[in-house]
Amino acid sequence: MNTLAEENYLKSIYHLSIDAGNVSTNQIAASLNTKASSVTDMLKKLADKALINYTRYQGVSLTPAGEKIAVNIIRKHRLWEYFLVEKLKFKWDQVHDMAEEMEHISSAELIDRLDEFMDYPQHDPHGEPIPDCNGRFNASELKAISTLSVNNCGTIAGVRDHSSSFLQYLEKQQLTLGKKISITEIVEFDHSVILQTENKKEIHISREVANNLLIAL
Amino acid sequence: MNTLAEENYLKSIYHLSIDAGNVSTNQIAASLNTKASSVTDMLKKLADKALINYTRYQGVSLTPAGEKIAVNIIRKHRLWEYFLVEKLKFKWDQVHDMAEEMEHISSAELIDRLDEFMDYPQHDPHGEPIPDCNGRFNASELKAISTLSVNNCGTIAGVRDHSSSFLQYLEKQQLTLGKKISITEIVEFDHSVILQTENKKEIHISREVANNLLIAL
DNA sequence: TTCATAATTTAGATAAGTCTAAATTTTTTA
DNA sequence: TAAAAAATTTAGACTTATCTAAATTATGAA
Repeated sequence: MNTLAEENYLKSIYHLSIDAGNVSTNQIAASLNTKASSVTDMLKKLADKALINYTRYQGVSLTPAGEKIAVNIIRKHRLWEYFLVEKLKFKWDQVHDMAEEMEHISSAELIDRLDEFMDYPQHDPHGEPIPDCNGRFNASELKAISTLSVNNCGTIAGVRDHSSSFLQYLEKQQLTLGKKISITEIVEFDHSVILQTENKKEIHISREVANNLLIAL
Repeated sequence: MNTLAEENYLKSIYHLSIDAGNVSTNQIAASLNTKASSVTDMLKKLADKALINYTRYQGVSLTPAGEKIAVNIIRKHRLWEYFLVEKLKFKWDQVHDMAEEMEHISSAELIDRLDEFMDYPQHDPHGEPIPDCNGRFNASELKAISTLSVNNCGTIAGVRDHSSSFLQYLEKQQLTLGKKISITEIVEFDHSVILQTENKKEIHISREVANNLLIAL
């Protein structure tokens, strides 16, 4: 088994790898709220365990073994988030920190039975795909609202930012998963976006929000 | 918040306090599979935090603050055990180690909602009472079979030993919670006990088993 | 292409929790 | 009640994961 710290490093490297090839020491330090020197120490340890590919000054990538562990942690995180929202009736902005703890519960049989208990959900409360017990899942094909053009429409299906402040804002604007929207106008000056909801209500969102709100077409 | 190690010490002291006043360093070391010197170090730390009453060479007891933390961990342990058995369909001999991890999940709201989700169960799968969200519970009034006399009868309602080997043995003998039994004979020589079940089957159990199997009269 | 700057690593320290071995205190027993 | 045995504590060391400060390597701008 791996320590809690090791698991968090692997998870962080996995997430950072998605939109970059090799991940840098500083990126990891920023994402884990720690110092670059601490990261270097841990990278050596993970490299010794053959969980990452690491050469000094060159950044890192996960080995297949490391990726398997990372995906498994993400599976557990997302299944627990789903449990917290669907069974215990938490709001989608309340579950992240709890799931950060629960994702480290080790039993594989526990998580597989939880999966079965909830009838094999495909997405967590933020629209992220849930890997199955073999670590397989469909990479999401979602697009940020900021990449769309006027008159495009689609369904809100995910978020990039999982912070409570962002999720609470969306909740207040009723921009929650499953809502259908269309693009009414893109403001030239600040790239803010005006949307229309199914019930014809217009909502004006900033460029940051448009960057972090994902749509299935 | 307290560290995992601190929580485990408090829990251990709590359990050991039940059938003794002050708890000794060696008792704690044995129960936590560690060395007496390690225990001494931790006792100093817990005393500094005012969670235990400690004077050198005299053993320890929990302060009210320490007891509150211990009872809360036990509440979490028992609720998770109940969840694992009732919702995820684990057997009663499979859940202890998983619950040992889960009892350290920190959120109080999570555990209160879990309690509500399961409709406020009163006993865990081994018959132990589950403290409510204020830490209150009824100390169990159960008696070991070994304290009964011939012709006494009652319902199996708890176990003292939670090891899988013991629980699996009971399962095989169909000596599970809720079963009604009566004492047919107590063998003078080795204090073994012959029971009769509701369906008139006779079961011969050793003194050790009789000591660890609890009855509600 | 060289030099300043940014990124990364190394060196040395710290804190938590554990260990072994030695010292001390308590308890038992003769 | 004094010596032996048992229990407990202290001293010093180790591991993991972290930190700061200094040294090293890479990068990018002139």
